[in-house]
Amino acid sequence: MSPKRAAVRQATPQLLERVAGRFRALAEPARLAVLHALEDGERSVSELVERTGLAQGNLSKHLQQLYAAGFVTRRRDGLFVQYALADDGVLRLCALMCDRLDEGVEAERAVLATAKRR
Amino acid sequence: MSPKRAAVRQATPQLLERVAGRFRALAEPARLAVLHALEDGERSVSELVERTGLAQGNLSKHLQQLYAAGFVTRRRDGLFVQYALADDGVLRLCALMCDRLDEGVEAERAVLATAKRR
DNA sequence: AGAGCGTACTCCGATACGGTAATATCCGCA
DNA sequence: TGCGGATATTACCGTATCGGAGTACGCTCT
Repeated sequence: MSPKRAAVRQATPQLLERVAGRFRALAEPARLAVLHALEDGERSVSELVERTGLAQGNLSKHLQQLYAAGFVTRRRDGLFVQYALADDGVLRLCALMCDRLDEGVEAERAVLATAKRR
Repeated sequence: MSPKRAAVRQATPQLLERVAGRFRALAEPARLAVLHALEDGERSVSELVERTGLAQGNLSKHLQQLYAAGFVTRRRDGLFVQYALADDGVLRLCALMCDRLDEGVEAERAVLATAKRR
C-alpha cells in the first residue's frame, strides 16, 4: 500500500530538517507581524512597510523567507508586488500556538522560580 | 465584554515575541527528534540520549528549552528524571506542518529556480 | 531611451544559538 | 557520610541570523 497518506512518517534527519525550517520561518516576531498584516487580504510591500514599521530592505528579506517556506504567495501587479497568505494553515498554526500560551504561563512561572532559586 | 476567549488578539510586540519564542523551540531538528522520541510515552534523559544520539549535555539544554516552552513535563523518578509530552498540541502542530511540506515542494522548486536564475 | 518609483540583493557589524568538553549538583545506597 | 550514577550547568568556539545602509534590478510612463 505504501501509505503516502497521513500515516506516521519516519523521522529521518532530512524530514526533521525540513520541518524545523518551516518552524524557523515562524520563529521571528517580524515575520509573524507580516503574516498578521496579511490576515485581511493581499498587500503590496509598501503597504506592509506601513503596517509593520519594518524597513523596506529588512521586510523584503523576511518576505523571501516566508515565500521560500511556502507561507505566502507572490504576484506582480504592475509596479507593485502583492503578497498574500498561501492558505489558512498559518493561521491555524498560530491559533494553536496562542492557545498554548495561556496554559503555559504556569510552567513559565515555574521555570523562572527555578532560575532564581536560592 | 473583554473577550478573553478565542477572539482575535491584538498583535502586540510582546505577544509576537512570545509566540515566536514557542515556534523557535520547534525550529530545531534536535528538539523535534526529542519530541518524536517522546511520542510513545515518558522517557528518562538516558533513554533519550540513546534514542536521539545526542550528547548528554546538549540534550539537557534542549530539554530545558522544551520545558521552558511548555512542550514537555518533568518528573523526578528516583535517580532519573522522566520527561513526557505536555499534551498532544505539539503533535498537532507538527502534523499541520508536515501536511504543508508536500504541497510546498512546488514553491520550493520555484525559489530554487529563482536563486539560480541567469 | 531616460526618469522615477517599487522591490530585491549585497555587504557589514552585532548578537544569538548549537555543539562540545569540563564541572557541578542531585539522588540513592552502602 | 561518602561513593557512584544521572542530570544540570558553565565556558568556549564556530556559525547562523537579524537589522541597517547602500546598491542593483524591474516596471511604467513619456
